[in-house]
Amino acid sequence: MPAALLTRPEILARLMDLFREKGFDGASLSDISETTGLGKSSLYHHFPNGKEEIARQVLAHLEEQLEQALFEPMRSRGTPRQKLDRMLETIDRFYEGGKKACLLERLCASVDARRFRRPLGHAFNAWIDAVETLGVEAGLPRAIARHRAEDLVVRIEGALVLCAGTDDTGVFARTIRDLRDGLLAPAPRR
Amino acid sequence: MPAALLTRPEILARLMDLFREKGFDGASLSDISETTGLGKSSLYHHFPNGKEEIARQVLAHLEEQLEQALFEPMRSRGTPRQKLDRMLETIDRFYEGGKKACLLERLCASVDARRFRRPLGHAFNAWIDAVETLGVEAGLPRAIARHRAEDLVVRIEGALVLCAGTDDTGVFARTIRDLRDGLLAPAPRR
DNA sequence: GTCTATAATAGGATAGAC
DNA sequence: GTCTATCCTATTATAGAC
Repeated sequence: MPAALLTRPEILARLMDLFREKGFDGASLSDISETTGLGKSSLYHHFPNGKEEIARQVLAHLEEQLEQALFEPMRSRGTPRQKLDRMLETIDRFYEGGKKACLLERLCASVDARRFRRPLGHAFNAWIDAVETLGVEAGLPRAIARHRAEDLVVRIEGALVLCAGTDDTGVFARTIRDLRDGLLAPAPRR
Repeated sequence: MPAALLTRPEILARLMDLFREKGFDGASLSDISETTGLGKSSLYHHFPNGKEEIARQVLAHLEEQLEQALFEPMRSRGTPRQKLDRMLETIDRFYEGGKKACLLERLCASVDARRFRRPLGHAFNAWIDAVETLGVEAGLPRAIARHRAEDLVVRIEGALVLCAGTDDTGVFARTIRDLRDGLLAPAPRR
């Protein structure tokens, strides 16, 4: 039974969930067909280059979401402290406290990761840039803000790996807490 | 041409390389056959349950290696500082400065990760335990040592993900440096 | 313990009707 | 735009000879 027709954003959202759950290599066209309610031929109508193009579009969709849900709020009103808290809450919700994987990481871990390297690098950098801006706004020297921003992304990704490997979401919660406490701390005197 | 016969440790080492490069889902039996020089039937002779058992044995082999190369030196002579430096050098070499992936992470990212969860959790915990012990030895309260040990593993794994995604090994180098400077720092007064 | 051969299935992708 | 039917290849796995 063909599911009620889905809008494009709904389709992309389901595909993102699928890739986050099964990874790129692990998600088959049959899975994709089932998740979206589209037959394989329909899939090739929407995504002429097959699975790789599907992943690319899902990745592009994620970047839009990041922009809306993560980066845009960083440019709105509020103290850096408030913005950081909001960002971490958004991240916590997005990963469901460490229970759901990161699409970027799942694509990094695919056999054809090299094919996605450009968009992956772009997405990671956009994220780091946004956090760096926040740090600068809070008065940190740019170099330190950059370094801490990179470290934030490193730790989120690492915590997700450990959550998956140990089945303990405590790691993620502790990591978020540490980041909340550490990111905007005054720069050490030199 | 059947390659010169390989010893069991050599076979496992090659398989580990293969899984680190292609992941569990991405490494096919053909890849495995080629890497080891063993025909498919021979593979099933050595690993009666196929691919899953291969991965399990590679994982067990890694745990042995960790014990020898990482944990055992932690119990030998030397100041905590020296031991930490040695551990980080070993890690840096093992991951080739961020260019090679982590087997644990690749298995976490496989479709059947749940099947490996027990050994994966065990391996991660052994690693964290070893670092925790080092911190305690350096005079840190156990809770803080544990927390920092967990954080070390989180950051190594996260840095490897970012290295793969951004093609920038600088992240890994910076992370190692931060860990070297931070792990044994005196506990903050409360 | 290794090989050749082959089974059985699932994979990605396409043709062409509607 | 979606469907059914199909293609070709790669996949995991096994049988049986040596």
